Amino acid sequence: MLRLPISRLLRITNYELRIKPMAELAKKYEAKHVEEKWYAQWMADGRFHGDSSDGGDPFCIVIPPPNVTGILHMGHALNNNIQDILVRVARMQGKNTTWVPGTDHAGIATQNVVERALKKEGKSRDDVGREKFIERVWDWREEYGNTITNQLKKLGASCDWERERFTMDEGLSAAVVEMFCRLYDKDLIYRGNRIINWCPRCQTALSDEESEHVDVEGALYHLRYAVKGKRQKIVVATTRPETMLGDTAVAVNPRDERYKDLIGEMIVLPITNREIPIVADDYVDPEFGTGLVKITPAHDPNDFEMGQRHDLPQINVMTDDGIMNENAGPYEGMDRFECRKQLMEDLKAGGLVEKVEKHQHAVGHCYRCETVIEPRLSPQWFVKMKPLARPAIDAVNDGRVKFVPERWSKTYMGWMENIRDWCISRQIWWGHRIPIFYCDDCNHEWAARTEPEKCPVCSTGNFRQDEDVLDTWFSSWLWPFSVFGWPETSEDLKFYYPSKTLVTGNEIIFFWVARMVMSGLEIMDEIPFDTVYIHGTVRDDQGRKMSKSLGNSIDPLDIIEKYSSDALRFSLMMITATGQDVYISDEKFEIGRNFATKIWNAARFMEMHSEGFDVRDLAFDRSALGPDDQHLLAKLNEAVAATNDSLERYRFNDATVAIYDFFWHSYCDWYIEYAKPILFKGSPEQKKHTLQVMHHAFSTALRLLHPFMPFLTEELWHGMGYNHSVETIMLAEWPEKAVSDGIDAGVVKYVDGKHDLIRVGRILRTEYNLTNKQTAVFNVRPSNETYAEQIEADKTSIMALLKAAEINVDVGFAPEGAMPSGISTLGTVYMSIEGLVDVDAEIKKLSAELDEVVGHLENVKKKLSNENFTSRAPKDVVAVQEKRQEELIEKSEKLKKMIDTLNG
RNA sequence: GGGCGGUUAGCUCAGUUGGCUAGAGCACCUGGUUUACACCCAGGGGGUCGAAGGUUCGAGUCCUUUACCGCCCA
Repeated sequence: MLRLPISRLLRITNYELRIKPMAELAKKYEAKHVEEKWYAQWMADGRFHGDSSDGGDPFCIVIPPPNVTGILHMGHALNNNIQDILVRVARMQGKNTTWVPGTDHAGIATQNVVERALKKEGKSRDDVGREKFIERVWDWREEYGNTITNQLKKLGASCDWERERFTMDEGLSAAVVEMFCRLYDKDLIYRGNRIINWCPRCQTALSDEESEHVDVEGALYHLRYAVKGKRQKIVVATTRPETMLGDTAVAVNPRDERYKDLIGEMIVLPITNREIPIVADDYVDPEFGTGLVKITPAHDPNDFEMGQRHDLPQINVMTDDGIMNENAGPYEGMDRFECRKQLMEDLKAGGLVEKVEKHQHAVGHCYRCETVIEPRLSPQWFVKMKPLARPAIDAVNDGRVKFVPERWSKTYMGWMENIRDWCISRQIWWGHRIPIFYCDDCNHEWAARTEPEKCPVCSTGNFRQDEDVLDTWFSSWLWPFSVFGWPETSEDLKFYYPSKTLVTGNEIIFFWVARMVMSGLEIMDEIPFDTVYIHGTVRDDQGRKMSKSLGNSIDPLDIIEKYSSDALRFSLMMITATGQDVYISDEKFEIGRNFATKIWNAARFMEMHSEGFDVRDLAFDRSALGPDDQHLLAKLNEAVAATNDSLERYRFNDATVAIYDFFWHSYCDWYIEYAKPILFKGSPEQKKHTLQVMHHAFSTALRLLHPFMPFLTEELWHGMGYNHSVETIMLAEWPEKAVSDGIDAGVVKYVDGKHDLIRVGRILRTEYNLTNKQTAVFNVRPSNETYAEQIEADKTSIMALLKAAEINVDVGFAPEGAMPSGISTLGTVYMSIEGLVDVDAEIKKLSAELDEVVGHLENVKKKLSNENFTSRAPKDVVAVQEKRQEELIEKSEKLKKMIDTLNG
């Protein structure tokens, strides 16, 4: 029974394996108390920890480390909920499981937070200095850095907290340095003076991925430049006129007939009066603007490349904080947008503006502070990506790494195949400092894994370390192996790497997922995970992304407070279709809360009837299963199969629906109602048998539900006394196999029909406004003898569910006079009532039903008389239609007869 | 400009390889205080599946075109 590693077994036996009597369940489920209690208990018992020394089948997930500055939002809730489900299922399946948690130092974001705090004290980071500033950041982390991990605990995340890591901790920092040095030694890291995305507010370079393009309603400025030595003026179009101060050429397409003669001429720039050439370059699109473009090699990536081709000078016109510099002449000291305004006014005054058009274009914004990015020339460190990308492309192409949903592999491929070098240096202080050293005596530059004592070339101590730090993602991309101690080798690393599934949102496929595949293959020579599950984005109920500025975010902690963590988890899973964005509003979490209450009450019901019942003995006689027992167990089997199948395909919503339907409808609506007469008035033997079936089904379904609602299920596992065999439901056996012994498909089908018959009877009651207290007499005319026997044997049960005083079963039943009636799959149901039958209403109802049946029948007949259909459609499809035709004919004839009888 | 996703009941969404009489939750309407549950029970109304073509015996489900919404990349 216990298929567990020994060390965990020992932890279990630390408990007294005493048999607890069924605890008395409170009238109302107190989620808050229960959830706190169980999380603390699980932690105290070390339930979340996995260790390689226990051996077995490894199952590892690494968390996408949230920013230390972060607070839990719905996206995190969704993301971690999914991971927790996967991990909890694996754990119940007996796998050796670890879910490694941790946080990300989030360089720019965290630095911004601390800078803001300093600002309140009236200080800047320069005032305190680098060393003190970094101390401040660590202090900040000490104080607030656990916020988000504590919040994850409220969610019920079964993270292996003993393994918690931080991307700036010692081990991971060593991994970062090692990685840098290896790539540097392989010439895959280089320093280059190139156009990068510069954030003037954060005052640092950013990678291409960190520059978010936003469509902006801007303008296309048409400027007149004078051709030297001629009266002619040419017109160039630009979206950033202020960069003209740094223009070093004007370009035309060589095939553009209009400007053929101009190539080689010189232009005199307005304001600065610099002279620059007109060059020909294929890059220029003759259709754009006037077909003449200004070239500013220091402020635009395309211009930069053209500049290289034509050997043009590069003039940077701005300072680090986006202020015009000495190259901007009269505009020196002006903010870049201020300059744009003033410059345009000046040009207008000089008659140098042809026109200004409205123009929509994409403008890069800093992903941390939303400031407009300034593309600019700057010396930075880069990783050469093409060599790393090749194996990562293969890994997805040959299926070693699979995306779910599959379409995301296209996104991944598109990026990989057009990959550009990664700018990894950042001009901030909080992060891993670049391990490059420069000798001031001999100018030697080298990478070092540990703090050097002297220059390896000239042996002097006169050297300094590069001032920059690395992009935060340079530590994140090592996460799947660095968390296990790499570059040290460890048993855990060998055992748990590669991890199983990476669960994340689509927005970090480039930032993180793609880069992890590259680093994993480069360093470990193996993929870091075999499946990437991409979930949707959480939005508000109007489809807007949740954000603080919109004020539309729903705080998961509020939801937990209001509805419980289980409710949050279950609801979220039930409304989230695989890979689809999810729209939420407060009310949606009622689903989970109501479901939890429903289960709680079902448990209370069982408890009330279980006095003297021993839950250790659930070995009921499978040869003695009644129709309803068989039906319930068949439904349970279906739920088990559906849950397993859905989980395998990451269709969490399907899994929750299967479990929900089983509990609510099969178990509560039908079986409990069926069981009531037995439990209230049955013999001790009948009672025992029924309770055995109930507890068997309930405890199985509870286990299926556990990954989705961990707290409630644990509470009931104990409350119902199921912990006699396995102390915690977390380690109870995961239901995988359906047991069909003693279940007859024909009997199950009969019970489906019985439910239909009861439904028909209830409709009759409703139509004649019978109150619950009024009993009625029903006459059933079964469609065949088998049904007649089955119904006859099952009469008391049907009577109870129909609140019938009497049920007469008779294949030859014919009503004397008018009687309300309806047709079920088992046969026709008649209700005898005292007083007048509303004959007209009855005829109307039956006629409407007849119309419908005849309509369907015509459709079916049409199909079957179509030779193309009967000859081309698969046999079984035709057979279904033929059977349907029979049934519809039978039904329509019955209806006609019933109407005739009423017409008298 | 390229790519992807969405468009199905009043609302929010399911609908896997084309074969249903198109489903669920919420909302709505009608009944209901039997000892599990009103966070409940029983019943009911309500969509022809964005639009137009096409393939097919058969399309919400495949193809083409198109409209609108959203996202990603240029």
